[in-house]
Amino acid sequence: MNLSETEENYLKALYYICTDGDAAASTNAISARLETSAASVSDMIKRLADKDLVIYEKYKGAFLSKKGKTIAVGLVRKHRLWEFFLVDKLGFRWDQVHEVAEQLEHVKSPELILKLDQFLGFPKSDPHGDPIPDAAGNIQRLALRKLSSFSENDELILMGVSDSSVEFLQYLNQQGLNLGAKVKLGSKFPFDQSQELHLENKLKVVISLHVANSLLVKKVNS
Amino acid sequence: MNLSETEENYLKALYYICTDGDAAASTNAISARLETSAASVSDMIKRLADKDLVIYEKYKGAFLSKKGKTIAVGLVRKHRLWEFFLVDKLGFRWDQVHEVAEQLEHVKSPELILKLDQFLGFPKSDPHGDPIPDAAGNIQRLALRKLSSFSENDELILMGVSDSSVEFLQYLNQQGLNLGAKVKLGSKFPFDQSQELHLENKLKVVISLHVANSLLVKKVNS
DNA sequence: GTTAATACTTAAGTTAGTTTCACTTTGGTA
DNA sequence: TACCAAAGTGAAACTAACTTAAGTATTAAC
Repeated sequence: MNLSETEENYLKALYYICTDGDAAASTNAISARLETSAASVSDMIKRLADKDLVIYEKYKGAFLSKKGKTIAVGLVRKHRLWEFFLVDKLGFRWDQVHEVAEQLEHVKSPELILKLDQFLGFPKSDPHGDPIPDAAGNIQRLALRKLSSFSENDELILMGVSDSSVEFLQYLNQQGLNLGAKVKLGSKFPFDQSQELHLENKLKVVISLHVANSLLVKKVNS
Repeated sequence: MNLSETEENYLKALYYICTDGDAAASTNAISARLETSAASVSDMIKRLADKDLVIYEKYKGAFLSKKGKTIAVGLVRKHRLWEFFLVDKLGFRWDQVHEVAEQLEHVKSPELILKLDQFLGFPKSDPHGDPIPDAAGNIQRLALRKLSSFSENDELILMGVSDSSVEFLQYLNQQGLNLGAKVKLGSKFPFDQSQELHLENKLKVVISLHVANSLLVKKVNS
């Protein structure tokens, strides 16, 4: 099954839309994600359905077949391994890697990915805390919770983000909130739901509810 | 100047044809190298000439403009850096890397190449002994000679190959002739111009004239 | 110098992926 | 239960890169 880059991007879009939504992906949802027209999507989805990568019913939306899902997970694996490489080996910041990984993930060589994985030491999660599927396609579900679900004095470790936009990641960098950082929750201010965080270096930062909802954490020693 | 992968491949083909031939590249030479029809080449070369990347005169062949050459050298640089990475970091053999590097070289991110170069320690030549252009596009010409131009008892170091085909590289692997290997020339057999080589591990191999012409070497301590 | 073979270009048509625009289906609201 | 807005589809047309087929230049041969 030799797919074009475009076809691969459609599969990946389907994967992301269906795994957070769970229902079939609507034509518009796909066109929005890929920044293309709805008509292009109709067209392409039909072709992917012909190849048995997608299950599609007119006017009802589409989702990945088993075959399509396997390919999509492979792409996610490649993307996240390259992101890890870029940050861990080449010294990119976590907010700089998405676009480059987007290109690297389309390089076709199973051998390359196996060797890269080994070279990187079989990492379990990418620089944004998202899990890296293993060679068999298994994804280790990390039981992470939003920071906003914890209480004052809880000690937490930053494990991931649910918003990977460049803007948000740069904001976190500037506040010293990096992956793996240990933080202790301070007081919450009820009037706007903002919250104090105490960092390891004794500094204190105040984050908005939006930020607290986008940070995925685990309790220290759990 | 955002070029398609295809356009980049044409520039690279032009670069290779013109630097070993030196004259303008003929339409057929290009079509042979890219395994495409002469008509496609005429078409594309015209378009590249419109973009001022190629100097083209109908029926007279084409060569790279200054701008085109800069881009082509950049591609060669990327290709060779990736080949070095694949062999040195990921553990590929030198006969396995060409095709993968062919894909990786089209990834667009100047930042990526700068950081990769640094990560690799600014290597000067790729796994086949070809020089890697630096970030400014300068190519360090290695003054290498064919093994066939040396005489009995000369002690040589294998520095590169002028034939990078998978078949040839695999043959060299099997004979224990790796880049950097030290060899001492033995007797030459006049009837078919084959020649004995003494390896460091005391083994002896006999190579054909064709092989002796394809091995690039330097004298020990020169 | 004419001719034949080779090299090259042009023209027309193909394919993948796109767009725009007009039409159809769906589903919520009254 | 009928209607309308939103969502989705189909058709036609565009672009990049390709092909084949046919025609034009160049070169080599005599």
